[in-house]
Order: sequence, then C-alpha cells, then structure tokens
Amino acid sequence: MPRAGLSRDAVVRIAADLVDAGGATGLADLTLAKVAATAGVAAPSLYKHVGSLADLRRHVALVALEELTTASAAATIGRAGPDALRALARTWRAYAQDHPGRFAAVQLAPDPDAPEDAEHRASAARVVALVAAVLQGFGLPDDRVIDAVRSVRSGVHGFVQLELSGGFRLPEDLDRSFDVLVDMLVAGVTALGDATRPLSPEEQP
Amino acid sequence: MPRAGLSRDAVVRIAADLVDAGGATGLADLTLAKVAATAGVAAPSLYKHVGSLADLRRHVALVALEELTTASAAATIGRAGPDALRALARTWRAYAQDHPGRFAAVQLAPDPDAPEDAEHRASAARVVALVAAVLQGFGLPDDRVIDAVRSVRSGVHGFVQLELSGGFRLPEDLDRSFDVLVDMLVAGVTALGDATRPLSPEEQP
DNA sequence: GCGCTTCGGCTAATAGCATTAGCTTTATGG
DNA sequence: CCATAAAGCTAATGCTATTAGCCGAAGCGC
Repeated sequence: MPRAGLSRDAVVRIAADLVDAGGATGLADLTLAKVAATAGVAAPSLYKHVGSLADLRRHVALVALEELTTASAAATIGRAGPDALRALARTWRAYAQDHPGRFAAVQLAPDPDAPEDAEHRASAARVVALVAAVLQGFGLPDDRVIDAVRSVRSGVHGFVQLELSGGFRLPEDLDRSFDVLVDMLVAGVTALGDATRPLSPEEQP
Repeated sequence: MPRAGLSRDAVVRIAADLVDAGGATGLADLTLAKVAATAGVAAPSLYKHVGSLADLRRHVALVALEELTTASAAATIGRAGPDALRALARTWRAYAQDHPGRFAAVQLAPDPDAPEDAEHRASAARVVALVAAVLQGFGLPDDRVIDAVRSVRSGVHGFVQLELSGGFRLPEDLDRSFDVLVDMLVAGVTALGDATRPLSPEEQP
C-alpha cells in the first residue's frame, strides 16, 4: 500500500479548494470526509496532519488572510489616499469573487484568549494594519483612524458578503453600486479628516 | 403518555430562542436534537411540524425578518431623511444585539427559484422596500435608489456582522464608530441626491 | 356514550459525520 | 541492516438527521 505523501499544507490546500468550490456556503459544508476522499485517504488519517475539523477551518482562514494581505499590499503599493482606498476595496471584492469560500473563512474570528489562535490573531491584525496604513494618507487625527478603519471594513465587507450570499437581486449594476459605496467611503473618510484639520487658505469662509 | 401540545409556531419559537442563546454561531449550531430536548419530545416527533432542519432554519429566518421589519417600521414612523435613516440603522444594530442568532438568520438568502421560498423572498423584499422608502426622503433619482439601498444595507449589515462575530477588537468606542459610519452613509446618500438635482438659488456658483 | 378518523407522539432502523484507539507498514537515519 | 518515528489503515463510539411504521389521544358524527 503506497503512501499518499500528505502534509499539513497539502491538506489545508485541498480544503481551501473544496471550500471555494462550494461557493458562499462552502466553508460550512466542509467535511473531513470530503477532504479525505479528495486526498485519496481514509478520514482518520487526516488527524496525523490536522487537529480537528475546526482546526482545519482555522488553517483555511489563515491561508485566506495571508492571500488577502498579499493581494492588498500589491494593489496599494505606490498609491495613496482615495486611489489606494479604491484599489483596496476592488481587491477585496475580486478576491471574494475568485475565492468565495476562503473569503467566508476570513470572517471567522479568532478566540481572543486561546493561545493556539495567536497566529490567527496576528494575521487578522496584519490586514487591519494594512487598512489603517492606507487610511493614513487621509490625514486623519489619531483617535479617528479606528472609526475610519471600521467603517471601511464594514462597508466593503458587508457589500461583498451580501453580494456573494445572493443578498442582492438583480445581478446587473452591481459594479456601479459598489462604486457608489466606495465613493461614499472615500468621501466619508476625507470628511473625517477635514472636520478636524484647520482650514486651508482657499477654504477660509 | 400525555401529549406535548406542540405546533409549528411553538417549534420555531423554541428554535429561535435556542439560536439567540447560542450567539453569533447559534444558527450554525442549531440541531433538531436540542430543539427536541427543549420541547421535551423525541427528535423524530419534530418532523410532524417541520420539514427538515434546513426548513426550520428558514422559518427562524422568517420570524427574524418579520420582527426586524416591524421594529424598523416602528422606529422610522414619523421621521424622514437623515433622522429616519439614523433610526433605522440604530434599530438594526439593537436588534442584532438583542437577537444575535435571529439576526444571523436574516442573512440566509432565499432560493430565487424554489417555490417553497416564496414567503421568504417576499419577507426579505419587505425589508428592502422599507429601506427604499426611508431613502425616498433624500430625493434621489429613481435609478440611484438601488445603489443607495445597497450601500446602506452593506454598511450597516457589515458593521453589525463584524461587531457580533467579534471582528472588532476593543469593545469600547464601538458606539462612536457606528455613529461615524452612519454619518458617512447619511452624507453619502445626501450627496447622491444633490449630485443630480439642479442647484437651488443659494447654491449657485 | 360509541366508534372512526386524524393527528401527534413514540421506538426502531439507516446512513453520514467526527473522533479515538490501536495496529501495520513505510521511510529514514544510524 | 535494524530501530524508530511518521503516516497510513481498520474498527469502534457516539453524535447527528432522517425515514418507516406503530399506537394512543383528541375530536367528530351519530
């Protein structure tokens, strides 16, 4: 009986692909049985590489977070302000469309206390830090950055989530609606900076 | 052997309560076994009142949609424009905090084709129509209403979702962040109306 | 009050899942 | 060439949903 030559990474990769193939509910529908069948292995064998089904889901989330961070960084490099924010939003939506299951995994919140979730927490924090960095270009006061980050995450995340779970009816015009939302966020974050910055000469009343 | 006196509504109510007790993941964690235990009945007996576990989840979603619609209507009656929109947003967040499991069920998208989902589709459409009605007060051009509705839903839904799934770190300042987001949406929708409306006399350049 | 029908419960059985325990074989390193 | 660790296996447990078929309780016509 030849050996399958699995590894933890291989198992996670198989799971990530299965999860994407299952669309928006792919993560919920993930089972060890399917992973084992795809890998050509008996289900209990997976426990040599992964702690549990929940553990596997967490690792899929990690992969997704890393990919999303990498793509976001690539998309925003060399850009600043509204330009960077738009690129960031576009990247997130594109990632969700290309990887619906993985994107659902991004939503999995790590346990704030569990030590085995430390890597997950760090990875999630990296994405948030990236958003914060992009928003730095808007000259926000320090204590408003967190509000802006949360607003942007909420808007983009909410749109993408609704879109890929079928929450919007007409499939047409979705691109335009997304642009409208992103414009709102850009304007909102800009206003958040202006509200507390001293007026420039040409803005003087 | 005395009879339990169940009904479909009673079963759904028990399920809805269980789902709320389970927090953000309560809907995913719902099982017929738990419902049966709570009702004091054997699991197969539930099939006299409900078609399947998925069917039960769908009915929970229906209850949640109805409750959310009722609460939203009550909160926005007698209000218009920004005032109404703010009240709507506040109501959604409050509902999600009071009923995290039910709110997660709201996210369940009905099958656009399945005949048994007709009621679900109608109920979901009612909430959307209510949002559209609230946004009427902003004087948007007809073909922009849909963009505004989607943006508002995305922003509010996304924030609430992230909040109750633990996606935000510091529990403090969440109220302020939510206010910032809602202000962005109000300003954004207002701007969407102004952009295409002829300028009033005092706005003439 | 009597019987019939319907309805709401039951038990038993099947099948799929995650997970644990313990065995066996393969690779690997000395 | 052998010892050991890693990676697979089968068997077993216990949970889940779901189906089938039984049986007593409630309500109805008479």
